[in-house]
Amino acid sequence: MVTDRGLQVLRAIVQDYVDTHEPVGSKSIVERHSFGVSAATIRNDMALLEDEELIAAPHTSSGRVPTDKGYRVFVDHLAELRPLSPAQRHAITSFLDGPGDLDDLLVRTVRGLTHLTGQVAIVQYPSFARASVSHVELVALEGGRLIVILVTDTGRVSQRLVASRIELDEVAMVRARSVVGDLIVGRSVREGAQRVDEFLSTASDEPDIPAATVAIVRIVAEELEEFRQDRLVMAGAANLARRESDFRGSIYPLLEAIEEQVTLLRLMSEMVADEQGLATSIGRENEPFGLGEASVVASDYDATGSHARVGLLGPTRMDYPSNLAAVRAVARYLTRMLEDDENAR
Amino acid sequence: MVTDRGLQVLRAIVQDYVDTHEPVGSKSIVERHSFGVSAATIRNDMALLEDEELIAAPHTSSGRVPTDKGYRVFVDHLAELRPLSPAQRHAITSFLDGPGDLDDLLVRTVRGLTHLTGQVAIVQYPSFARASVSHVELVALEGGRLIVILVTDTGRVSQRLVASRIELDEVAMVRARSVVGDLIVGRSVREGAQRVDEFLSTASDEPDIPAATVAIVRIVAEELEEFRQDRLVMAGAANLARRESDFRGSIYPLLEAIEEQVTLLRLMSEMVADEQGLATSIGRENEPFGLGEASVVASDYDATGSHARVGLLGPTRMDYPSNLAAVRAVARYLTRMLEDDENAR
DNA sequence: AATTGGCACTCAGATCAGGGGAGTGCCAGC
DNA sequence: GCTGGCACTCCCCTGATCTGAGTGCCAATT
Repeated sequence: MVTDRGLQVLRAIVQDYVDTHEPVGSKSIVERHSFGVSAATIRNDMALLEDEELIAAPHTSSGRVPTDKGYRVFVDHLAELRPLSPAQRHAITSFLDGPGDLDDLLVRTVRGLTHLTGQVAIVQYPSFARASVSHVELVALEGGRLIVILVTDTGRVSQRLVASRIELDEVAMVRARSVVGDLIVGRSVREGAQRVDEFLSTASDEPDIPAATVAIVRIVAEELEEFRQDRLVMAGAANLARRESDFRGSIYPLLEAIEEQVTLLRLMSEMVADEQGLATSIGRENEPFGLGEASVVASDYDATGSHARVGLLGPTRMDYPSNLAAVRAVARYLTRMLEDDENAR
Repeated sequence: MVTDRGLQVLRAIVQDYVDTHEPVGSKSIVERHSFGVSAATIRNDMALLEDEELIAAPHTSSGRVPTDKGYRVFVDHLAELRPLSPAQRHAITSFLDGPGDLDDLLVRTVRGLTHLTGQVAIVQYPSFARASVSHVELVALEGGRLIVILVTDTGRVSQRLVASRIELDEVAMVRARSVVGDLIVGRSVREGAQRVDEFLSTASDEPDIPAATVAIVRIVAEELEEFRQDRLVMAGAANLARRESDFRGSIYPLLEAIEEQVTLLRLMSEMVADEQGLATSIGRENEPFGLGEASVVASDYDATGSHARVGLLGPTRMDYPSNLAAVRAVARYLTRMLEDDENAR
């Protein structure tokens, strides 16, 4: 049975270990914290913590290191978010403020966050599946080239240039505009995609639908599909190389996950947030994603109805209180900015 | 004076060292290559190569390792491109073929190249400064939002969504369209940008130009600026972690350069190509860019008038013949695809 | 019952010495 | 100009020893 003081000892071990990067012994705990008891007493507590598998000893006679389970208890029960310094708050606002569209804003967000924390910063694009298509534009260029532009009410734009080999006269364009508009404008992305698919599957039976229209609808289908896919923006991957010694194995799987995106996307989506919108995934909990030596902390933010996450990826041995505080602050500010944006329309 | 056989010895040393990752001694050269002379003779040649600083010994009595200068001589005078296997050629075509616009094509290019070589692959966007603006589209959305779309004759599209706070009625749009069209359509990006800047600097004196028009032209100026900036697409950064032991120091500066882009952009631009369009930059030659432990090989490719480069970044101790052959093959195929594209219009 | 000081014990890591071996440089002879 | 021979260098592996930080346990104390 771990006592209350036992938990405080765990807290001390996590803090000191993150700080010094060395296994922490009973004596150094007594020195660095004022428990008012002797090293032998701490040792007894540590023995209990070890029974509970909250800490472990790298070798028989060395200091102790938190286990993944230990970090979990620390984060869930012992950690208080470390409030940001005024300078840090200021840094966030100056990073995030500025002109530009959603893409620019998210890029600035991850840059700022990685600068603030020294970890890899990740932000999910707000989900567009529930956004609705507010505008479709077809622009014919010379030589049969064509641009298809979709805009959602959440402010995302997708554009695609294709070199169709079909001749597109004005009549064909008008026809196509009306068909595409009927199919998706005012509909949600999800619903629109469904209707487009239906159209495509029946179109071949209807002889009076021109081939050009079908070709254009096919492009629209591709673009909608892209909208439905969630995406990430990241920054600070190079930090992993600086912190390489924090990882037992190679940082290769981490860099690969960053490049692939899809793994991190799933990981970020599947994390469970607490009532404050904060979520953590620690060490071996990430094993299914091949990231058993890493931790992720994330915070929900709101973007006009849909919600998404902004987070940090780093070594299991990271400073959770600071990093959680950072993602929460950034998420809140981001939410505020997106709301202002909404109101400004 | 290095003899002809001396150079062959250098070739053998480079090949074996890249192969085994261990300093190569006179005896192993005799074993692995058929020079028809004894180890002692090879040793004499090696002494000369060392005098010329083409090879060096990590310790007094160990095998030799090529210096950066040695690699340079190897690449310039001794290396023959290693022809790709049919399977590799096939891989290139199947990677590059496929639907999609320029962005998609370049992404597939770097993915394919990194897969083929195990190095970091980089491709420059074709320069758009000399491309001309073929089309401008202004689309007003509800709530004062506005999309500004530019298209060049080389097929690049840029789009920007802004939430202007200025009310945009149909009259204002017509007016703005005509002004912007007169300024840039049919002009090169460079020239267009100049004319836009002139317009903006004189516009404040002309009271009969509406504020909305000026605001829109200002957005156009930003987009043109973005066009003028060269950009890179990269893939395979994770490979650096796998080859980490090939770098004496940390891979941090490399990952940072990859993230920053601007350093690599300059490096890629400043490399000097030979008559075949191949360029290499080896080890310390990259010191000004903070990449003194890395090498870059690149090949020019043509994209509708402008030209750009596709290359590989890796450790100085890389397989130059294979990598040069790979970038050349990919560059040629890429050129062909872009030409076909052009003809298909 | 909790805490404490004492003490034996463990084990990683540093330091040192002693080969073994790969490789060199040099030289005399072919 | 090439070769075999030989002394020499120095990395690296192995084993031995030592040190010190830290533990586990126990009997004594509060």
